[in-house]
Amino acid sequence: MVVPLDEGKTAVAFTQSAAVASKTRGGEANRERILDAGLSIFAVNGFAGTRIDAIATLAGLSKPNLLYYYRTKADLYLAILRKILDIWLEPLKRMDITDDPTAALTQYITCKIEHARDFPEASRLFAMEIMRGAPILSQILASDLKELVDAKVLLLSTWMDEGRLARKDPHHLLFMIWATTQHYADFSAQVETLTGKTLRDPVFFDET
Amino acid sequence: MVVPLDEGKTAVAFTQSAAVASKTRGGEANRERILDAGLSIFAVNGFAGTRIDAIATLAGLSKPNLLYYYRTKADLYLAILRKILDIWLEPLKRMDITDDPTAALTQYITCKIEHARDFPEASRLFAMEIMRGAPILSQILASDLKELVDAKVLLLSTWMDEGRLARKDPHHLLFMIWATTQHYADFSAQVETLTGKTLRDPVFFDET
DNA sequence: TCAAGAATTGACCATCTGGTCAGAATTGAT
DNA sequence: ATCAATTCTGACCAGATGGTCAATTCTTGA
Repeated sequence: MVVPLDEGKTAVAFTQSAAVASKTRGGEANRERILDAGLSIFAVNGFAGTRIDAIATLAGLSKPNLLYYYRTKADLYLAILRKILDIWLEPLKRMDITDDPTAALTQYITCKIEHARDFPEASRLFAMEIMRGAPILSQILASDLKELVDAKVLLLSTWMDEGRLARKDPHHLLFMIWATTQHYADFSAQVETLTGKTLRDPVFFDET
Repeated sequence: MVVPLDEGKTAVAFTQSAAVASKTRGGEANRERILDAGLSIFAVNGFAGTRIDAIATLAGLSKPNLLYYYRTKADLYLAILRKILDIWLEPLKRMDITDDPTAALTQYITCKIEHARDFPEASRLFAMEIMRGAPILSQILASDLKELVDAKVLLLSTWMDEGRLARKDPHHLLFMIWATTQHYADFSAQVETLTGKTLRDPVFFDET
């Protein structure tokens, strides 16, 4: 009956495991595998369509064992979403007031697109969430990442105030970037011949 | 649900007689309501996440009664998807070899966008299907609408052969149009201030 | 070596949900 | 009115699924 260790908040470094965690080493490794397996399956079947059993199997664990790490299906889903958001938001931290708005956003979007290409599943899962009305997402944004997002939203607002960026709801701007990125991720294969032109759109959005 | 869905022409195939509609009139009306209710709920919760009971309630029927009209959940889902596709493909029928490729596609896309704005749910449901890998969709395309799609694909190919259109897999082209349209549908609200610029993209795709 | 906590599991359970069924209303034509 | 087809419903069921739990095995630190 030891209860679960509730997900470290900002565990961006999932690849850590240096010399630190010795006791929970096995556990941490399993958590990783569960997260990965969960992402793969959630991204295809959605939350409701996903059987917790399938994730366990893919991760090479038994269902009760998986539940040992994540108490509920929702918990797991939440953890996955949180991890993705964490990764996506990371490059956002680098944006500074001294930067050129257009350049900064372009770089962020570029970085974001690369992520989407490397981890299309994450991008897809996120898109699904947004499509559903993002109930879970808004919940996360309202808690953990509130500060970061708020800070960046403020930054965007400042730029807008200075007239260096078209006025627009900063939150929506972020959502649009994510959604658009997702769109390109899903169709990257088909758009191969247009790769050059694809880059036109980030610019298009920078104008916003 | 306000705007009329032209039932007349592309009338559902599963209904029998058209002349003696007096008897089944009540039934037809219910079918309509079920279809509408189903679209609303499926579009939000996806296939797996949707409870057949919820649809019945929204349609004002009992669950068994709904099952009376559509024997299974999958049947209902299929019917809805088929109806949407039917509507979407209708303007495609008007495309002719004598048309100017760019103009024709632009018009089709425009029409498509209007649909997406008027019925965002349909657009969303479709996007979900495509994201899942479109298992049901491909099934439909392989049967009912095969001829129509094939004909138009041939038309596109011809244009491509003549060099009047960039070479590309016609099927993918259609999918891209649908997906992109959906994207704009979902974010139409936020993009309001850019409405003018939005039209730039259809042109962008026409070049393809 | 050994106690203690961590990890893992098989057996179970409560619940939900798609779907069935027999029969009751309703409707339309004769 | 009456008969048959259509429409509708309450009760019910089988299977699946999220989640629990007691018990067992593995690790680790002393």
